[in-house]
Amino acid sequence: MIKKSKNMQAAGGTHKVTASDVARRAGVSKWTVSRAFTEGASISPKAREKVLKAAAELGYRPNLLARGLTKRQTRIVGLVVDEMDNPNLLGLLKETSLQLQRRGYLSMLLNISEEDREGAAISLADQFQVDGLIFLGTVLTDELVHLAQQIHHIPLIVLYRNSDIPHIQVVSTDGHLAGREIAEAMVEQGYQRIGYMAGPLSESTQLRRLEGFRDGLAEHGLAVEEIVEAGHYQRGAGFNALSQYLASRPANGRVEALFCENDILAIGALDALHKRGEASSMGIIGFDDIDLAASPCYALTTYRQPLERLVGEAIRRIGLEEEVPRCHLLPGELILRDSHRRR
Amino acid sequence: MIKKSKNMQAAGGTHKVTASDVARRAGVSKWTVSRAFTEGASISPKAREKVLKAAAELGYRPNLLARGLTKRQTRIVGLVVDEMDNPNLLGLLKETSLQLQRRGYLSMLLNISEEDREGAAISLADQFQVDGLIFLGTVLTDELVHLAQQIHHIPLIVLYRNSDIPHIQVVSTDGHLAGREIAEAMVEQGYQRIGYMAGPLSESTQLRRLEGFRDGLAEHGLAVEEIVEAGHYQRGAGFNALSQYLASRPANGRVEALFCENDILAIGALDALHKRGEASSMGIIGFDDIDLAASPCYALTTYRQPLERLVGEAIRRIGLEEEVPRCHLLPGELILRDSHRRR
DNA sequence: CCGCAATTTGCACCCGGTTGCAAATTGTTG
DNA sequence: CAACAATTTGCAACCGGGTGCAAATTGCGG
Repeated sequence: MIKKSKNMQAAGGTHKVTASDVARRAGVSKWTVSRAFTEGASISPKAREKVLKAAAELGYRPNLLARGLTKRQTRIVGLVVDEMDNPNLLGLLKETSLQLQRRGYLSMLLNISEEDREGAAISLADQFQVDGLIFLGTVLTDELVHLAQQIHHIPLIVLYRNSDIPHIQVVSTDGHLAGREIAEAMVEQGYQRIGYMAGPLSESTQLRRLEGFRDGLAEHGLAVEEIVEAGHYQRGAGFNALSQYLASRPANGRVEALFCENDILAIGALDALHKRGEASSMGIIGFDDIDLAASPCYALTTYRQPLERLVGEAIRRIGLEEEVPRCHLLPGELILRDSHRRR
Repeated sequence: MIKKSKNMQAAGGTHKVTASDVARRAGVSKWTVSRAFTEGASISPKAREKVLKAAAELGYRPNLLARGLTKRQTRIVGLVVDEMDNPNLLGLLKETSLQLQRRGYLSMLLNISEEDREGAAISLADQFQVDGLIFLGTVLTDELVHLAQQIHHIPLIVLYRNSDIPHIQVVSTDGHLAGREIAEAMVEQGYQRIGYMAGPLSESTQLRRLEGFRDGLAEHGLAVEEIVEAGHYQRGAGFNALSQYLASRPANGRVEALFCENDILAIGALDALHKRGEASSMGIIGFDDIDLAASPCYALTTYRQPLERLVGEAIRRIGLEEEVPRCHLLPGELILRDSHRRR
């Protein structure tokens, strides 16, 4: 198709086919070239065709930096990420980058972790005139919020989490509903003594789920009896936390079922039970439905968030002109496997 | 520190503090402002200080698009990724983006998967004048290579894989050595009948490992007796492939040990054994040492690649002027757990 | 065939920085 | 203090493409 690649080579090592080059070859002015590449610009079909042909022959591709400079929009979206230990994040990244590309956006990965306390990455992204920032399940620290406050001209969207910061939009799963459904599943198994395993900190996202969980249990006269704190969203953390819990209680002094804030913790918890040879002594439910949850080794009952729709909704808000509700909640789906069952 | 944020607001909704604004406030010309931000430019310390002060007060941050346009370098690196199902990729992404940021680079995520057959994403990245492309364990399809051929002016680096394409640099683990070490570990356990589980296609990266594995076995008069094909690098694929294998052979007609091309496959294989209640009937070794490999549920013996150093070496090649060897191989480390042992 | 409106096109200038060059300032030395 | 070298600084031009406006072209009814 692009058989004229010889031309491109001959033009000189550094490719620098500019709009003017195309214009010269097409016998028009460079402004006409610009119009040929602009959707809905006023240009005669004939001229456009000439330009497009010349462009193809020369292998012309517009310089996106220059375009971004004048148009004031780059079609780059910053994806802000922190804890890159959660395998669930990979699926999220994949879906987001894919949907972005599908709509002609490029994704810039911004890693907000330990060392980048001042949010240098986000600042850089802003200097690059990104068209929007999506926080992928990022924990919104105070510094982060403060930093974000200074960015007024582009949409800021938090995905997979809740937040009450005024000008930050939220697209997330309905945590309260999810918590209730999970409570229901446990009640159905006849558990009486029920616990909860928490991650790093009590954040509003998790609080809402926990609240829903409590409300669900309360409808049956039950309550959350124990909160096991894991500290981090890491398998090892879940493992340690539950191991310690098990070691410190007699078998009859423990909760019968445990709702873990996410699948990683849940799997850590199952590992802990497994190691003590008490794999079936406690009902476990996780959250996220990561790939591994389906492993027969775990058969983890969990709650799947509507990934695709969430991401779609988040992206929809990037180019948007009109006003939309600040917060968008979607229901998820309880995935029943074996780990929550009495065995 | 930035207490003059009121100014920024007052300056008008859309922040657009330009170099000229700073120049006016500092009482110099905009060119002096530019020099103040350029390392090693000829400017008097006094002037620089004035500019820096004015810049801080105004909250000035240079527009990176404009800078990129003239300097012909953006400090953006494209990270090309395909199969985003391999959890190992997350660690790779994390390490790479982190190290890039540490050196003042930004990462652009380029998802080369199903739909993006023509490599539109890579083309876009090129139009954005990225300073380099790093292929993170990407399978180099013909189209991809063809596309890459047209990009002559920036370094192209393949990480975690091998490749013989002339102007593509390679930074990878020494696969032959790894294969031999793994063979050694199996021989040590006294296995006689040994198999190999392959992923999607026989690529040079894997071939080199397999070759090393064969050579290692051959030193002890052994050979690879069976190749189980999984098709994809997915847990389910490994699970299915081994389930089918087990179902089609009598217990005494099977290999005693299996070297899997990666941990995901290995875990799928262990799942298959687990499901049939024959968890300890076959020695398994994986590759990559993903987090889950350490789970007591799997205790997978595996081979860890020197992630940090590999990434460091890859990045070093981005800004480099002088010529370096096209190919850089590093040794990894065999992680001995239980899954390869006779039990 | 003319007049007028609707397209189409060319042009100057802008986006926000950087670079080469020459003018202006500073410092040094005979 | 003049003469000359070393810095510093201002300026014009440019990176590559987009926008507003006016000129040029086209189409159409009278």
